[in-house]
Amino acid sequence: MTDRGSAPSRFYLTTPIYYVNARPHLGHAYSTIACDALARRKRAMGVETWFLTGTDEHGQKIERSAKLAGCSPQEFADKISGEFRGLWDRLGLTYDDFIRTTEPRHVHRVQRLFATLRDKGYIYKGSYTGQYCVSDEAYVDGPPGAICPDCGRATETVNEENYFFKLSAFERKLLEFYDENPGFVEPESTRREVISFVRGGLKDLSVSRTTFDWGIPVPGDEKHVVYVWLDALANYITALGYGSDDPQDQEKFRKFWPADLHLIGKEISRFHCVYWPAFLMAAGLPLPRKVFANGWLLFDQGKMSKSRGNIVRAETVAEVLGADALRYFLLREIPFGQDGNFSFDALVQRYNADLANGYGNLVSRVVNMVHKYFGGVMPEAGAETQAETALRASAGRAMAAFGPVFDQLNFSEALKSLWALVAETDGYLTANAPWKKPPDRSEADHAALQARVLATAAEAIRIITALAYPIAPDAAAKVWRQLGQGELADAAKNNFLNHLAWGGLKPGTKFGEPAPLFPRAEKDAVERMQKLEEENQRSAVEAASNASAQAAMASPEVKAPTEAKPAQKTAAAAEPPAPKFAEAPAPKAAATVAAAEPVPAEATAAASAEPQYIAIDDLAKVDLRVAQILVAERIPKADKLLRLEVDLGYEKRQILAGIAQYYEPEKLIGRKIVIVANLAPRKMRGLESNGMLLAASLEGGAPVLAGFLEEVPLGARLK
RNA sequence: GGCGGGGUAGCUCAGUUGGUUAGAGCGUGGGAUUCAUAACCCCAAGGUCGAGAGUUCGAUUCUCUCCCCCGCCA
Repeated sequence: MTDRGSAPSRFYLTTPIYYVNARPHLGHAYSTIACDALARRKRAMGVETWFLTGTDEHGQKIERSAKLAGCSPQEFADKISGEFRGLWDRLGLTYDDFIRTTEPRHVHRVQRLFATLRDKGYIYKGSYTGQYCVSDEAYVDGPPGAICPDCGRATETVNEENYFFKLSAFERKLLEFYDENPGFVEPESTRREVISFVRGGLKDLSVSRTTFDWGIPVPGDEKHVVYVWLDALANYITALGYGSDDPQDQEKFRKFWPADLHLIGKEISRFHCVYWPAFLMAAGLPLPRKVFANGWLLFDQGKMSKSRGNIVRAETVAEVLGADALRYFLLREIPFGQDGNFSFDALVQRYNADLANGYGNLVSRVVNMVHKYFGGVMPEAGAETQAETALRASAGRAMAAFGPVFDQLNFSEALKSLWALVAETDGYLTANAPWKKPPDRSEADHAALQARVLATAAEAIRIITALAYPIAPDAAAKVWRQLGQGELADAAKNNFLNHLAWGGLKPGTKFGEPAPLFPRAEKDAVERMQKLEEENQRSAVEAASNASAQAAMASPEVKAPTEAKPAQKTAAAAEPPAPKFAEAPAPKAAATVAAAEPVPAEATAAASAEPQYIAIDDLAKVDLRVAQILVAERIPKADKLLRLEVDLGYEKRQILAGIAQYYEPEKLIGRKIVIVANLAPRKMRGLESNGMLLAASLEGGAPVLAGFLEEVPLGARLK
């Protein structure tokens, strides 16, 4: 295995490439910001760093979304990819390269990778018949008509001639690799899951598709396109130059591969920790040093995702509180690797406590006093007392501890301990009170104290600022100027973090003007952010009614928030199964039967923009479920309402129904009915109704409850 | 259903190789103060450490059972 050796002089890190089916939101920003912080620190330490991000743009889902939006897949991808890139630029993220899987450089190099794997005998041709979920681009086990277990949508029957990757050949090698490289997958919980998955047995993996065109053609057999995950994962090497004939590209690839860190979301760990290493092993390439699976950003109890409709945009936070505030919050509040809650309240609270009242105020009071008492010139500290020795020692400990903890991606812990130094410096100032001269202290003594205390505090601030730079680069740059240190960007280029030591702030340095870093957020900050999000949603809805390209991208996908098991996988996280045969089969005639079900009418229906139609997405917003009545009883003083308790299989709930005049409660118990499971809760007669049952409404007659002739499981969704 | 992770103050979390009064930050209440962004500093209140049983002189920490949440797989 080729290896760059252990020299830490280079660092290659990547974010996932984001699927252009959704607009960028805070969840995407989270992982990209984490990488940016890491990249900034590495660079400021003189490590030659390559930070890659990009967009994943192929697949049937994009093809269909584009059709729905009335544009070509390329136009569709261009637009969304541009939004990602634009957001990263607005947030000031310092990626070195932004790869798009539709770029020629990527396409050619993926083809070369595919050909290599085929030439080495790891890809063979077979066929697959079975169910396919278009939404997830995944094969699904089950009979024709089976429901996709991930998204609950109907699957289509396909019979495809496919290329298969011999994943089964790597089971043992992968397990050995995990064993020998315990740091390969982190955190530990993800590592365990990955190992247990591989131990469960690996089946060969379908790595081509013939049912749609929007992908990279398989070299030499162009009616196939390369499976989106093989396509997508390869970005980590194609972006560097793998498969290029250009010597410069080849040099870059040699220089930076293998990656030091793939930062991913935990829902795609299988692809990065199983398939990707297997592909690389098959291709004879070295494996990345670490895959770190980050947790989810939860908002309103659920993973932030387009399909759940609980998105917060990074722009909103950046606009109201600034990009640094967003960066600091995400990296400080949430232990990296775990799921974390995002809320505007928590954001504003932490912003005020840590950034405004803490760091910002500390800088302000010290810089102001240096101006007030020393004309803005850094004083000479003079001889240390115990207090200075203690603070200097704390700063030394902070400098020593911060790096290792940060490099383990334990950002929250690193920041927590750094902010302890902020608090200590604040306490030091207060204890020594350079603004107050006791009557029994001589003028000379007081002047000496002022000089000593302010010089010491200013130096502590310089250390804190340098360490905080990767997380709050804008604020750090401002403080750098206020401390008379010039441009922080220049310092970063000169590896200033490598030379960080107490005493760098020299006496006589002319300070800059004090200026607020993090103005305190007033109570209306939360409302402002909420309002921005509401406005954004409203404009998305308006756009949707125009059936424009905008609409297709912004409209919520499906899934109701009350769904029993919210789909947690991203669209791109789905997986094709192994072929349904033991050995490589005799190639059947490539009887590529199209979907047994007709192609859903969504594309045509929505594109035609007939006002009397609704799009299938609109229908899908209604979560219809089979439920069984457990309890039915009259409500005192309500002659029309019955109180029902129904079992949805995954939960029980109370529903009020206006059928008391037509049904005897006791006769309803045990009946299976259909309810709207995601109707907003509503109180009637002091009781909350969580849903609505469906019944045929007859003019002037009794309603008739909807039911089934066949047996149906509780909770089954009607579509 | 199998496997894994988790349930500790109002919130976010740390911790206990079993041992006197279980910690931090934020939030809350009080005090002090005015250099500073009504910030800083000090003090206080607040937890039957998910439930039950067992082992032990002693369990929040070990064992078992159960409940709840989450994930992976089927």
